[in-house]
Amino acid sequence: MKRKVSVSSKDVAREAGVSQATVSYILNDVKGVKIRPETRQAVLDAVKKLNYHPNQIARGMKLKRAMSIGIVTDRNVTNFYFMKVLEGIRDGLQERNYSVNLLYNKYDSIKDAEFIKYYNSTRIDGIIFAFAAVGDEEMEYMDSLGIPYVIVSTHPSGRGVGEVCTDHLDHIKDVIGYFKSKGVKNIAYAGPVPRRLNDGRLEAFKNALIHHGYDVKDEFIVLGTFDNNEVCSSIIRLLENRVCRPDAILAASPRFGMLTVKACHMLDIKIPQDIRIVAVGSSKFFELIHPPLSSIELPLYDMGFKAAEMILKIIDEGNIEALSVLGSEFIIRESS
Amino acid sequence: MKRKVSVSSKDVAREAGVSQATVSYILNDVKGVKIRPETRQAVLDAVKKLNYHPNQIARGMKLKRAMSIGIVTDRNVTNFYFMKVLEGIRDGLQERNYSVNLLYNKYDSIKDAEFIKYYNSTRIDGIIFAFAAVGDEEMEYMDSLGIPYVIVSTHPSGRGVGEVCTDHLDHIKDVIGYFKSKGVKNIAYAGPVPRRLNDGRLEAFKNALIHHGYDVKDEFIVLGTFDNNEVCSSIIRLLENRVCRPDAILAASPRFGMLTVKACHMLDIKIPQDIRIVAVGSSKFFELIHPPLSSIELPLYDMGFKAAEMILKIIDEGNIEALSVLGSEFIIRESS
DNA sequence: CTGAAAGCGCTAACAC
DNA sequence: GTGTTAGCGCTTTCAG
Repeated sequence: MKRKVSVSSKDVAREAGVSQATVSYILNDVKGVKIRPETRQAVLDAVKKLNYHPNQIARGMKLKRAMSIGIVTDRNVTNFYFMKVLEGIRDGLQERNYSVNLLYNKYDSIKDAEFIKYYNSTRIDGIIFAFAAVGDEEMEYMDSLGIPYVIVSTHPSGRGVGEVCTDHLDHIKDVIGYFKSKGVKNIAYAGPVPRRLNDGRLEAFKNALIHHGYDVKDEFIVLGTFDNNEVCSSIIRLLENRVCRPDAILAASPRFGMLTVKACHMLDIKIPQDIRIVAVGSSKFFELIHPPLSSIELPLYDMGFKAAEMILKIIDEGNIEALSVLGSEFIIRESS
Repeated sequence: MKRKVSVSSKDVAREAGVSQATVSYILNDVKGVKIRPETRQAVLDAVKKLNYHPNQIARGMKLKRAMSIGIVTDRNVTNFYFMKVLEGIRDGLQERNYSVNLLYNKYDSIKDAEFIKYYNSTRIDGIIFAFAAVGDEEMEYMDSLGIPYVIVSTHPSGRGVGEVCTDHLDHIKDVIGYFKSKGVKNIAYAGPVPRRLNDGRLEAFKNALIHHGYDVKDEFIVLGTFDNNEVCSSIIRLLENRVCRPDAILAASPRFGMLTVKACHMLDIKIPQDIRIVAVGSSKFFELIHPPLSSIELPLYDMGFKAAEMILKIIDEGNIEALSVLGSEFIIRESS
C-alpha cells in the first residue's frame, strides 16, 4: 500500500512564498530567529492548507535522533506492574514527543541483544528497563558504549544512578506495627525464594519483626517457587501447623497474597478473624476477591513517569541523575 | 549525551575497497544482483571489523517507511488481554524487522488522534487496534486516507476485513451442554451491560440455553457496571433468591467470573458443589483462587501474531485479507 | 558484476 | 529577517 504523495516543507515554502529554512524555523520555534508576524502567519496558513506534517524520519536523520525510547521488559513480568509503569513512561515521553518502542529482554550474549541492535541502528535513543533483569555485565557493556539507560525496579541495584525505585520495604515495618496493634502473636512470611542479592524483602521482614519485639521463627517463613500449586501446598502446611498457627501473614508479592488467601479458603480459615493477611505490591485483583486484600501499593505510574524524565535528561544533558525513590503506601482493606 | 561517531556504509565500502552500492546490495540481499563471493566476504569482514550497523532512520527515509507499527489500545483495557496480544504482535512484527510503537486511543476528533499524527509524520506505517474502541467514523476516516490498519477484537465489527477475532461465543453452547450433562437445572448469566451493538455474549448465552432446551429467565440475567461492589451486590442478590437459586452461572468476562466467585465466598456457597461457574475469557488469576475457575480461553497470542501478519500484508500488497477467526477453547478447571 | 551519482525531507551554518 | 546551501546515511537507477 502506497502512502499518499506526501507534502514536504518545500511545498509549504513554495505555497507561502518563503524558503524551506523559514518554514523550519517557524515550525520548530528556533530561538534566536525572529520572524515577521505576517510571514509566520503565511507559513502557518500554508501548513494548514496543504495539511503538512513534518516527516519525523527525515528530521530524525538530520538530528541523529530516533525520537524513540526502547522499553525493555522480561517476558514473564507481572502484567499489572509493567502496564502501569508503561502508562507513566508513555505520558512522560509523550510530553517531549518521544515514542515508546517495546522490546523484550531476550538474548544469549548482551552483545546481540535486541535493544543493543536497536540502539546501534538508531532506532532508539535510549533504553528504559522496566522490571527486567539487568546484571552488572549488561550495565558495564552499555556504559562502555555510552548507551543512555534507566532502570525501574523494585529491587534497586545499589549503583545509585539512572534508577528509579520505591520505598515499599520501609512500609513492612508499618505492617508489622499494624499487626501488633491488633494483638497479633505469630507473624508468618510467604514469598518467593530470593533470586537476586538485592531482593531485600525477607530481610526487611525480619528486621521489622525484631523492631517490634517479635521473635524470628524459621518455621513461619515459607519460600516458594514458580509453581502455584507447590506454593499453595507450602502455605497450607504452614497453616495446618498444630503446635502453633500464625495469626498473620505477610505475603511478599501479589501472587503470594492471592495464594495465601486461596489456601485459607481451602482450609476454611476466616480472614481476617482467624488470620490477617497483607501483600506487598499492587494488583487490580485485590478488590476482586473476598475479602479484599490489604497491601503495600507501589507508585507504579509515577515510577514510569519519572523514568521517562530521567532518560530524556540523560540523553539531553548527559548527566545521570541520582537514584530516585518514590513513596509506596500501606492500604488497609478487609483482609487485615 | 552524544552518540559515538557512527560508522556508515561509506566507511565499510572504503574498508572493503568497494562502493557504497555494493555494500547495500550485499547487506540487503538484493535479488537480481550477483556479487562475487570474495567481494561479499570482504564486505562482511569489514562490517564485522568496523562493527557497522545500518542506520534504520536513513534507510526508512529512503524507503519511505518507518519500519514500525502503531499499536493502539484503550487505556482501561484488561491488562492481560492486551499484554498477551502484544506478545504475539511483537513476535509477528519482529520477524520482518518491524518494531512496536505503543500508542493510546485518546482524542476528541479522530483528525487529531495521536495515531493519525504518527502516520502522517511517517513514524508508523500502519496501525493495529488491540481491544480499542474504533467506530465506523474512525474506520471511514482511515480508509479515506488510505491508512493501513487491522483490528483485533473480541467483538468483530462485521466489516469482514482487516480484522482478527475468535470463536469464543460458539463455545458458550459447549458450556451450557456441559452444565446440562452435570444435571444443572437453572443457569444464570452475569456480564457487563452491553455497550456495543456487536457484543453478542448475552445473545449467544440465550441461544445456547434454547439450543439445549432450557428456558430463558430474565431474573437469572444480571447486567453489571464498572463498579465492582455494585456488581458483587447484584450477584449476591441473584444468589439469595429464595424461590429458586441458580445452580450454575456463566460469567461473561474474567472480571465477572472473579466477582461471582467472590460473591459465593461471601455467602459461603460451595463451588462447584452448590453452584458451577464458568467464565468467558482468559486471566492468569483463574488459577490463583479457590477453586480454580473454568473458562473459555481466548487464543490471545495467536490473535496478535495473526494481526501482525495481516498488517504487513496490507502494507506490502495493499490487499486486505478477510476476517480471521481463531479458535478458543473451553477449559474445565475445578469451579464447574 | 560493480561504481558514480542523485536525491529522500529535513536542519543549520552562513550569507545577504 | 530570510534565503542559499550543504549534507545526514541510505538506496537505486544508470553506466561501464
